[in-house]
Amino acid sequence: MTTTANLKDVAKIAGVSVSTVSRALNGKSCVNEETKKRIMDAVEQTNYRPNIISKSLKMGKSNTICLLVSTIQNPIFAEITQGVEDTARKSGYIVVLCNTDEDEAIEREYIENMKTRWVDGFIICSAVNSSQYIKRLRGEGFPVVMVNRFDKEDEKNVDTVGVDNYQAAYDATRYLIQTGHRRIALGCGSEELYLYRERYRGYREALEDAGISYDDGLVMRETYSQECFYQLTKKLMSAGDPPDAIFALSDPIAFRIMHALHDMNLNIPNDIAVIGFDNVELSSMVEPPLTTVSQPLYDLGCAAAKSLIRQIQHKDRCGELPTPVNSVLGTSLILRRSTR
Amino acid sequence: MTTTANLKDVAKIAGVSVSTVSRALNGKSCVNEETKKRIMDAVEQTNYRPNIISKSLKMGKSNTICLLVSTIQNPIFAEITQGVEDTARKSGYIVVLCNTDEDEAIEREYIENMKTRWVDGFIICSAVNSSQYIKRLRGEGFPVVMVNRFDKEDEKNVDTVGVDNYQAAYDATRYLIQTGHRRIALGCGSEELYLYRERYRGYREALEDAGISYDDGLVMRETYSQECFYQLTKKLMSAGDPPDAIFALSDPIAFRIMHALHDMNLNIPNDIAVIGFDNVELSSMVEPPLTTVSQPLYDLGCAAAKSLIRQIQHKDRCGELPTPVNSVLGTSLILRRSTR
DNA sequence: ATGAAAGCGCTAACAG
DNA sequence: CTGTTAGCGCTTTCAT
Repeated sequence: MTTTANLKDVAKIAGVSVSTVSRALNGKSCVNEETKKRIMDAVEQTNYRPNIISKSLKMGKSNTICLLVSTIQNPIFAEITQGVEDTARKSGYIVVLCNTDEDEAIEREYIENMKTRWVDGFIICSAVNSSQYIKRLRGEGFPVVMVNRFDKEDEKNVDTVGVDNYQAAYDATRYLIQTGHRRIALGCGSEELYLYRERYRGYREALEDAGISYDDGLVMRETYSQECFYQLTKKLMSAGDPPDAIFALSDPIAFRIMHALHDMNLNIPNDIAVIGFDNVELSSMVEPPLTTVSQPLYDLGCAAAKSLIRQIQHKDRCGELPTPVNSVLGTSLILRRSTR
Repeated sequence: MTTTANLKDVAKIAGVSVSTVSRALNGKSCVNEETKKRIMDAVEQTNYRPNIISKSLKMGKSNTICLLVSTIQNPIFAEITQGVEDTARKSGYIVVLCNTDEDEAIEREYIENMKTRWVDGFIICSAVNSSQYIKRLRGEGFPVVMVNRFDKEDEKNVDTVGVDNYQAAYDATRYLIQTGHRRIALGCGSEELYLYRERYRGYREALEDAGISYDDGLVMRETYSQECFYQLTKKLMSAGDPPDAIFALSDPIAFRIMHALHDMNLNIPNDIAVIGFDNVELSSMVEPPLTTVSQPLYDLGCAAAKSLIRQIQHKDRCGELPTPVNSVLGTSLILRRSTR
């Protein structure tokens, strides 16, 4: 490797001291225009690039943020990630991607590892049962923001960015009721997650407010992987008194349900309506295009990054973290052909 | 921030010197079992964690690799990324994710930035016209591996991991011909990319070998974004003498084409067959499930990471990069209901 | 087996 | 405006 030039090399060539070069390059304090030019020439000549590692060591700051997702293959996290990364890049931060695969052990291992690398903060949308752990992380002085996946109590402890899952699910369910559906099934995500419990609650309350009695037999719960929604749907649809609509609590769940429905030769929306949640890119392209609750995923990512950077800057200035802020972004129901 | 303990703190408590602590922790040279125990106690007591930044500075090695993709929202890159990350994590590396958005300027900015952070190597699957640039990157001593997106000439210069795009496309086209199709349209990706040129060539040669004359009017080329395949398909299908099959050179392209076909009330595969390329997760779930060329995307990612780590280790040992290796992984045609 | 000391490349007082 | 100096936390000769 052609060993890269350092400040000392530049200083020697420019005939000044390293500190002058450092000052000239960082532009904090003033440097004579004349010498500055000589320095710039030397920089050019040596093809000097600052060594960020040593800078990080000196400054106690790495301009790096850590993003934890359960899996980047889930388009929901991919879109959030894009928002995080765009925003981070524009502010001079790079992002380390950590897939935890829903595994608490991997999540913790990653966090511990990243702590030793002096990352400036964490954006977490992988947490399953980590409230206490993450609270402690902030207690150690690390800026943290949780996106989408967080419990009610996390809102007191750290920055959060999300949507009103209860209201969005309530509205989606009410829409189905208003368009004449009475037996509305639910494709329910893991109830370990607060966000799914909230959506579930929205569904139940919309039913109740419309005077429709809740039927637990209409609720499909994934047991192992999402793959089983295919089976669950087939079973539900072939039992007596099948539903006339299904509310899937995420688009990926909706895709699996639609797959089963197609395989049973059922027509969507004539035999059964389907509504999703997320509005990932593909939901407009499947057949029929999916009616779904639109979450501003990219914007959630941007908001999370901004939130984190705000905390980092506050900490740089004041030495301590600002009080937590909880952001709630808006959702909307996108009507397409999977409902009538 | 509760200021973290360092080697010196541990040394003081254990009543030894920093170098002894360092040795005890790294286990390279021998340390008395007795003192080692005292040190471990002190580590426990102070909750010591090594500072990787300073270690990186000292060692000239950051245990970090840089992954460049055009956009993580493309499921193809998401799956490759998962493979890269899993493999990297298991070997103690972390990965910095860089979305270049097909923008050469961003790509270069990222690479220059990452060079200053002493990343140990680059995995690149974003490159459009960067052969010379990337060759130089390796020339500067950086381990590089290109995945999927690379030119023929790159194979001489850097490690590559990919599939035999020509043969896979040839086989897919031949399959369509063998099942009775004669007017086979093409949904062609950007011809700036070698991989698409290769697939295109496979299509043409399969046609030629079957005695079917090539018709340029059957080739849909995206002009700006992939979105326009929707329009292109509608136009092609409503013109005189429409095709009886379409070979989409990527699954995302296939999804857009199928969307248009559905909107025209055409039945797949009865009115027209569709075949894709990639076998992303969703291709089995769309309606009808998509016949497609399966690329081992996750494995490509794993192979790329292994290839890079091999280079890094070789360089650590011998001081220079090993000669480039070009890996070709196998593909297979997955038959589903979008073809007869 | 252990300690002292040099130094990775950079920034930031402190003097001048 | 500029140079000297002291580290950031760690590894690694070189002595002992």
